[in-house]
Amino acid sequence: MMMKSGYHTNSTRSLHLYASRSVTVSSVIRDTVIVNISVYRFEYKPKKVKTEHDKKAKKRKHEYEEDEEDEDIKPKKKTKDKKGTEGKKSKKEEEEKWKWWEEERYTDGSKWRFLEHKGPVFAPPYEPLPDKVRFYYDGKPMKLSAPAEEVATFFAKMLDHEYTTKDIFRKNFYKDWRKEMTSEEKSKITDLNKCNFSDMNEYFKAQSEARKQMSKEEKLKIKEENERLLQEYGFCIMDNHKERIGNFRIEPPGLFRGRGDHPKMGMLKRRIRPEDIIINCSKDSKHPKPPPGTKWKEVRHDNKVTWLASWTENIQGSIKYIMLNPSSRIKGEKDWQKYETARRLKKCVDRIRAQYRDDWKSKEMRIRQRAVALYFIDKLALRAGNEKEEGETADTVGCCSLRVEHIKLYPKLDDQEYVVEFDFLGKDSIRYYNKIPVEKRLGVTLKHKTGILWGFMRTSILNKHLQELMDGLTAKVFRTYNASITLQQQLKELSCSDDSIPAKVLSYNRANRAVAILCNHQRAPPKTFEKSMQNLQTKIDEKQNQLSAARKQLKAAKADHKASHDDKSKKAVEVKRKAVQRIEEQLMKLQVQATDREENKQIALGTSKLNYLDPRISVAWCKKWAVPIEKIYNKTQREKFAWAIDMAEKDYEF
DNA sequence: CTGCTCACTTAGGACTGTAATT
DNA sequence: AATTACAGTCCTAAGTGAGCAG
Repeated sequence: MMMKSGYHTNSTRSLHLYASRSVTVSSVIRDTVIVNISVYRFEYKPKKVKTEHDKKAKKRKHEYEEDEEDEDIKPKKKTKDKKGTEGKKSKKEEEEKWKWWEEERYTDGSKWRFLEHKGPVFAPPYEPLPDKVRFYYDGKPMKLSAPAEEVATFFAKMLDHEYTTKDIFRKNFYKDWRKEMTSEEKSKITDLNKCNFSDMNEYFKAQSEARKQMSKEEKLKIKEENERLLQEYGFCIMDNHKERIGNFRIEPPGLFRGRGDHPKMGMLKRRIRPEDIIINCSKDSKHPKPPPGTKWKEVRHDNKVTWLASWTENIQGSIKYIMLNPSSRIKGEKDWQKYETARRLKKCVDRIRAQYRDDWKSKEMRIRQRAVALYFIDKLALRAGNEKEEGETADTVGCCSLRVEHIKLYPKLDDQEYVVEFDFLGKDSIRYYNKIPVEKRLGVTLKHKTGILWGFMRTSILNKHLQELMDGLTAKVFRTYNASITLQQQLKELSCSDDSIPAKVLSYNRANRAVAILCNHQRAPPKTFEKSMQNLQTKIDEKQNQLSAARKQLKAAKADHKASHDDKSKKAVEVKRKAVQRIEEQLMKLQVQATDREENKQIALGTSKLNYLDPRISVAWCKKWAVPIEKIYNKTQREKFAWAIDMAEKDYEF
């Protein structure tokens, strides 16, 4: 049960960790993916018509029902819980057990028939600072007007962050801050460098300290208040079912901090008022009430969308939404559908791969470029790379927006011919660095490029082409497909039946890790990483000492037994042997833990687990190897993947 | 086409509560 | 009892891609 050296075999990616948050991923041989004919136990049936299932729903208004013909066709009625004794089950419990995946879906593009909710929870109003907390301008205390003071506090709270020293941040903040000042303040305050927020900063630090020091009762009270808020605003009724809302709190005002080198960092994110909010609910529901003395911007009844409320944010001018939790039917169906699309890609990926390889030779430049882009998306799991407005966001790219400076072609590197080196910032300004050897044919194609990388490539062009290759195929489907298929392959390769449960879980994590590396899901090494690694090492050392001590004792006992040959000494040998074995096991467990943690230093597993890996693969693996599902998914994840946990058997194949 | 709006998924990091440790 | 470490949750930014008007 030693860790399999197989993790770094040539069938997986080898991984080198470098400083400065970049992970080098070297060559993957995934070109020979075998497409099996899989058994689809649960075929996705997008053609079925969703109908109202519950009598109660019928009693509700029938506004959208003209387009429903066959109300009574439903394969499975709601699974009745065990009758009799449990008849009095609470509503809540009943809801938790609702198996939406056994019901029909809407096919007319509508997302719901009935939607009722209480609207969002607004950020608490601004509380002016006590008079003793001073702001100083040019060394002199100055009382600010409430609006100017509020914005100043946003800055004061961030004083410890490095970005308050950044030019762009300061410039943006100062510009927006001035807008909140009275004319008097404007004329007085003319230089941000003369502003002293440190007293305010101290005050907030003291406040958060005080919060930590609160008594049990006080903390409990806050907890109860939060719970009450959750119960009141955190749920909605959608088509007869109580569903959890994902984000029912409106984002509070503050200073915008984009990721990476963002041109808008430091700008004021303004406070959202009821007048900014559009409410979406069904006509026949009890409409949410705006806070006393206020109005909603609009109340609409659009059942072609899934959101409950929306507002326009002032930094990018984009729309933000309040939507349901991932455990909800509406999110779950979509998620399930996503994996079914990826499974359809599995069936025709060979054909598509053959075609794009062929297209590398095309006389037409646009065909060649398209084919190369698609190859990168497929092989490297790059994102599509939509165009973005310059100066509005950080300069990041994906496949189609890659520029010449992001790749380098080495006709010969070390002992390999045609190596392409990628180095660019992707989503969230996470660096992607990778070198791959490419086939000669492709190397030659790339070699002829000068200046602009793609010229004609656009995600829209690529996606249009993909649509023709397979219904529902877009660039991101490749990421989903490659992630899931990689997990499945890795699990097959790494799992070993006589491994202990922890060793199996390590194998799972390694399979998960292979995917995270493929998708370039990185994280900042935890602040306490070095220290916690050291602590673990200390434990290992101690265990090792224990072990050698135990071994010595065993040896002594053996010698003793050899000399005396009596029963008593024989027993002693057995006892010592057991002890050695136990310590060996403990040591192994610690070592496994250390390996897992070290390998995970800059890799984030969560993102792929949550968004790219067909949960049925994991569920099936757990069943096959008798690993409790709790070892793989925490409570939230089990809620999100309830459909998969319920339907996947141990022989499920992606 | 092209640009723009809208809806929705995907993403990393901050925050928090709790369990483990001292 | 206090402190620390870590997992889980929350937060919201940053993507993808469809659809529409011109």
